[in-house]
Amino acid sequence: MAKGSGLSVDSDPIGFFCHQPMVLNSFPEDNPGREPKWKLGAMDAALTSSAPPTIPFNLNWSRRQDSPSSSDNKRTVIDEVDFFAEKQGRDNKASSTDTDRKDSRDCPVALEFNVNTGLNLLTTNTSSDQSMVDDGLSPNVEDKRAKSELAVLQTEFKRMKTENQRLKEMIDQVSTNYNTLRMHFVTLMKAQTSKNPEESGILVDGKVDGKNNGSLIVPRQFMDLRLATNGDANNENSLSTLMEGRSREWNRSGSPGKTAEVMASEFIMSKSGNLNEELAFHQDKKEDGSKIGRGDRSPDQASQEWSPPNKVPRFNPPKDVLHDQTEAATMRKARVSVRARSEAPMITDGCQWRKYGQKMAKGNPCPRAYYRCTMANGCPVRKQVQRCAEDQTILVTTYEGNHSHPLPPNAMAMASTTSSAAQMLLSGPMSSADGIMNSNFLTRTLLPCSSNMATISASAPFPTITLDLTQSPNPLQFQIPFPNLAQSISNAQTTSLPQIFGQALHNQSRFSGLQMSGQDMDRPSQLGHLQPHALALMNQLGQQNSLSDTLSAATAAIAADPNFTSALVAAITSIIGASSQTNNNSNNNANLTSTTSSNANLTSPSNSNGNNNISNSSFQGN
DNA sequence: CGAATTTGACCAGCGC
DNA sequence: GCGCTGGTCAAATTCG
Repeated sequence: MAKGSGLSVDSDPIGFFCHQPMVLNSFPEDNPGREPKWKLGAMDAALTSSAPPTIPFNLNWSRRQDSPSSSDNKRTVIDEVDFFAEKQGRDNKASSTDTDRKDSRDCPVALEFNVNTGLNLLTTNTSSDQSMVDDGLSPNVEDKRAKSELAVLQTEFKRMKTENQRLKEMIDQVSTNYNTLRMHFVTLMKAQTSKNPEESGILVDGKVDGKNNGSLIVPRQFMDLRLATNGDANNENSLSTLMEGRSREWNRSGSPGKTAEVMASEFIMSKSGNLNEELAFHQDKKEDGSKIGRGDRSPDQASQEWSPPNKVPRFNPPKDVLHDQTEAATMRKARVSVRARSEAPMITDGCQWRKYGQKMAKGNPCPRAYYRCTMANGCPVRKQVQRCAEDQTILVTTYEGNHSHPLPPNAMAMASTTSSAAQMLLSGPMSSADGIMNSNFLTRTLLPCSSNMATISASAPFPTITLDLTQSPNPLQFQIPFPNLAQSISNAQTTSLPQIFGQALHNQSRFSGLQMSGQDMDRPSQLGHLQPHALALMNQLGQQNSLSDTLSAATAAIAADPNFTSALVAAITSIIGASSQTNNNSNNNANLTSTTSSNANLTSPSNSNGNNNISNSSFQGN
């Protein structure tokens, strides 16, 4: 077995957490500098070695079990941690010592030892192996001991097999329960929405549980503009239904690209028929549509390119369409801000951008650059890039809009991340069978433990969610909360990797913080972790949207950092090395190293038309 | 020479 | 009404 091989994440979610220790020194050829230890008691001998604890891992266990005397057995496992040292100590007096058992217990991955990973733990002391060892014992004695050992190991194998089966059943059971609970939740959410839509808004006047410490206010209009502007329940339902269906479709197809904005756009087009796409995208800045265009461009031009809001051709759409436009406008205005450390002038997100402006922004000595997507004619997506005033190593990239064209794979990560975040931000009371995040639910569930990892700004003119990839010691390491994972495994008895990973990422990204921008945005996290019950609930309810969000964020992070693999390995190593510790351990800041061909000059202020009063940046969401 | 960037100017929204 | 600010345009400039 080559180094690095092992259970795949897909095939064994639980075993995934044993990956790191499994891959090292499993076989003699992987460890040429060490003395072969495949004589009797090899496992115990290995345990006493100074080498870091390793877990033998062999996908060919069945073959070896079937033909224990085959030549394959030359690949005898050595340097093993004896998972069942205690038990084996009882069964085989000749093996474990107290020290061995202690080592085994102290192994950081001891928790996972309870999981039957299907590992081949056999040392398979076969005659062929024994023949290689001259330990001075007579062949008869040696043979007897080998047989005895073999019998013990076979018994152990049977026991493991049984346990494995039991765990499989557990997984099935939990999966079934999970699906049932999820469906129940969705049903309840639907019922609540249809019964009293007003109550399903995110917040009432932005206060939650009487707490208004300045970090919990979210103007309702951003989350649920529909409810404030229209009582057309049919349309609401239609839109929700449409989105719900589309969301289901996309979830099935695995395409995270479309978001609420696109859905709204399509919905509008489907309803109004003669309205072109920019009616959805090119909403006027004013909801009441009073603003008029500057008149310096022809309608044809405006119809082919992304036109600023004040150049939208004026229509006289039906009232319900106006409502939908309002909603679409709100969605278009949703912004997703990504904070990442980067020395490059612009993070690489896979899209092609053209700079169309640069300005000095208030409160920040660094200019703000404006880009528009040039991957397709008329793509409405804009982004702003600006360095953080407080820490100029931090690059703040704010995205607005959704791409109206197919994206290359390397652009999907960031695009899906931002669109998912925007979708979540704007999801409002919408519910779906797939568990699109309900902001109300999100807020009520997670508000008590907001974070600076992801923040939702409501003070800005546009709802903005900020994904902070700088606060985390290493955002790319995800800080998989192994204590939580351990708890998940031990409490829930079993769980799936997506859930675990989702929870881990959710812990990390925590789309739960509802903060006023300009107050806590730049503060280190003082808000603590998600409450376990909230996490558990989120996890149990299988908020796929959240999961997709977090996974998207992870994907984006991966895309942004070519050193992800090493970072992940480092993360797992650190986690394994630090048993049962909290998550807020020290880590190194991870730089989102990005390569870009852009030569956008962010250091030469130009076109300053505002004062540079040093105050808190009013940049959207920052 | 075409594409991309720079940069001064313009416009709208908003607060006072 | 005025000034400030964010956002955008488009001519000028630079780049490949």
